[in-house]
Amino acid sequence: MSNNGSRRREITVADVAKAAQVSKAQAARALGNYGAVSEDVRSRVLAAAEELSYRPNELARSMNTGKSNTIGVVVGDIENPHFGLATRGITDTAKKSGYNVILINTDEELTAETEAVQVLLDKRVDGLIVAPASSVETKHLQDVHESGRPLVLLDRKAEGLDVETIAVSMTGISYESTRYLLQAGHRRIAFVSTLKTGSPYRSGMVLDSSQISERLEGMERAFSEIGLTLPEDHVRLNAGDADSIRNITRGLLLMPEPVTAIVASDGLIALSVVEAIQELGLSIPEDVSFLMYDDFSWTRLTSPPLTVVSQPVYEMGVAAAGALIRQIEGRKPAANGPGFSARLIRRGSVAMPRAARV
Amino acid sequence: MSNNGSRRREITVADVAKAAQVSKAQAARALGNYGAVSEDVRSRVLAAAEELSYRPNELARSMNTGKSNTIGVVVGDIENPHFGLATRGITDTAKKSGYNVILINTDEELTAETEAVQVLLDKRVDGLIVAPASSVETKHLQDVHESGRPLVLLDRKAEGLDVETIAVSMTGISYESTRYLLQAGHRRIAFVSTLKTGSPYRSGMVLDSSQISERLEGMERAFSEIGLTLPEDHVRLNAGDADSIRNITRGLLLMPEPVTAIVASDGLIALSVVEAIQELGLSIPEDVSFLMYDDFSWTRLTSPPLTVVSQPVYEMGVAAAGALIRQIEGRKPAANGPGFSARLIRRGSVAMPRAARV
DNA sequence: ACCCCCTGTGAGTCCGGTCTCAATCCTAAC
DNA sequence: GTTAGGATTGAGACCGGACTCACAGGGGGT
Repeated sequence: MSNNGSRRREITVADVAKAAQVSKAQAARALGNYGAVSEDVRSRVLAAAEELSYRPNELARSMNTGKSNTIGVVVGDIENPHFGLATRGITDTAKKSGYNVILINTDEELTAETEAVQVLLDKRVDGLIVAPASSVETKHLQDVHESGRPLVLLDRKAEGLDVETIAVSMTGISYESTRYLLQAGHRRIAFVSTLKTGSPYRSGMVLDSSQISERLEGMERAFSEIGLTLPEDHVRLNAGDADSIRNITRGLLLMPEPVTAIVASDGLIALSVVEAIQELGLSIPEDVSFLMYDDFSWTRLTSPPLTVVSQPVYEMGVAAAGALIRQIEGRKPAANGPGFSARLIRRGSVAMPRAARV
Repeated sequence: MSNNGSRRREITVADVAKAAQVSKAQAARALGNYGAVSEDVRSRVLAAAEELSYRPNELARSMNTGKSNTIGVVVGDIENPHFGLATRGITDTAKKSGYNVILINTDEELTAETEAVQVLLDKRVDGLIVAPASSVETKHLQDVHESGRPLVLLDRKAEGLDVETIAVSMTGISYESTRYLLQAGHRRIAFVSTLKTGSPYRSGMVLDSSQISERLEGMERAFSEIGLTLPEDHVRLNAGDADSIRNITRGLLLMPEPVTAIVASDGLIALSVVEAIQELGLSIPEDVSFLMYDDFSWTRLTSPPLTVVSQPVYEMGVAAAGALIRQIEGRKPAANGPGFSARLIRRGSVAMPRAARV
């Protein structure tokens, strides 16, 4: 109760000034380390501040410097290790430069994202890092950009928005991994993603996610290269919760001409797909080959260990934060580095399909 | 370039007021929805605000309401799925009540934690949720508490700090799972944790983490109940990065009298332990039994699926945020619910030790 | 016709810092 | 002994809202 006395008011510069017997202006200067202050005054002020355990009110400071030293991060879902790791890269980098991070989840909902961006702007963050839910609906991001607030996109590009974007180009790696599957003898290859769409996949349809578009483009290229086409029916979007993923997986494996390989678009999907495969009593890779995006540690623990497309997620987080801070501080963007690229890591989950083995 | 004109200043109430031809006070009232405002004025102000796309400056608002609608969350590492999930619970709940979350990682470093708490206080967050790195060094938390800022601890208790704490009691579940291992015939059971200590484990030593203390207490109780003691050498703390965990695991399994079961303190450790076991060419559970804390999805995917202690992590995040917001809003703490408890989920990674099977 | 009270309204203060500006000091150079 | 010029210093404006206060109208009661 020593601190009581009916809700103690926070200590302000004025209090410190009074205690040090100087003007508020002088106290502020000594505390803020700017302007000219005599050694005598400085030490008295600092002593008083110490004594009163004064702490500046960052809100007030932000208000008239116009800098909040805070950046906003808007992602689909931190629970998803992909974003967890990226966020770690962002916060580590931000902290190094003295920035804090406000984190908002959108569940990949456009309205949530729009609102999140608005809230962050209202809080006067110095800049934003957004993993856009849609690469097509980008008006809210356009607004941010036009307002002059620094903005960096993560993971996905936004159509027609000339904003610094940290993402790996997916076309190449998707082409490469599809070719890998085709060469192993697979022809019926499925792709499963959570991406929400109004209708089932049609080749050439406009997709909300540049990542997914690119992956499909890569797959189609690999198919067409050997004179085949990727059956639209093998591309399954709208894979939502664990149950729906399970159903999709069963569907793919129980149809008249079952797929012989499944590509999972992210770690969360992978989990449910593999589980569903196991439930069906099928084994990887004898009965179905499997390939997934993102190289999480647990993929090395299954038997067989899973073949994955590894992305430098942490590093991308670092890069996004770095780029944003550079923008905020008005420095030139770094000489556009080599860009990030993904790698196919061949472990044990891809083999020849049964049929091909005779 | 339409937005140019040398860095456009943000629109303020004053601007809106001028456009609507009313006083700043009236505009503020109409916008803030307080006080008395005639219908005429209200509509003119709202129209002007819309026209200018006015957005209130939350910083300014916070400054004189004393509320920032922001809560600070301080965790060891969001990359760790345990915290990822808890954070999700927190942000979901916070959002529902109109709060935002500032997230800071500490890497379980006390100095980082102290600084994090300070920064958040400086930013005038309305309250804090902290997963304390130490249950013993709690001065900085004590300070927060005494300053009157709402504070809720997550996952770990803090000694002598009378603060609302959301954590599962570990003693019971640890006792239960140890007994399970003992009954299976194991006597040489190892416990591996990242907890940093100055010296190797000695029974009865004071540990920084209440979670770990409790778990060891439970283990020791189970041992003593059948007239045995838990060998201190089987408790391995300071398991840091993947390499060090690998070495520890090798050590435990290659010593003259190797352990027959290993308990991993969290998911990150589990990953490296299992990997090390596989590298040694040993199999679970034939050669070593394995048990871990936290029930992540991937634990069902390994062969055999892993036996785990499942904790309601997401729900605890929800509860922590709920409790904090209740404190912030000055409402009575919820009738202290049943508390959270962990469950032992027996899957396939525990079996009789080789010797006992003869 | 007079008074009271309630609704509307604008001027101005305050939150807690930063920063401008003019006044005061002090010291070295003339 | 002056004086120019830099170092110090305090008063006060300002950031952008929230909120207090005094005051103007207008309707109802008597």
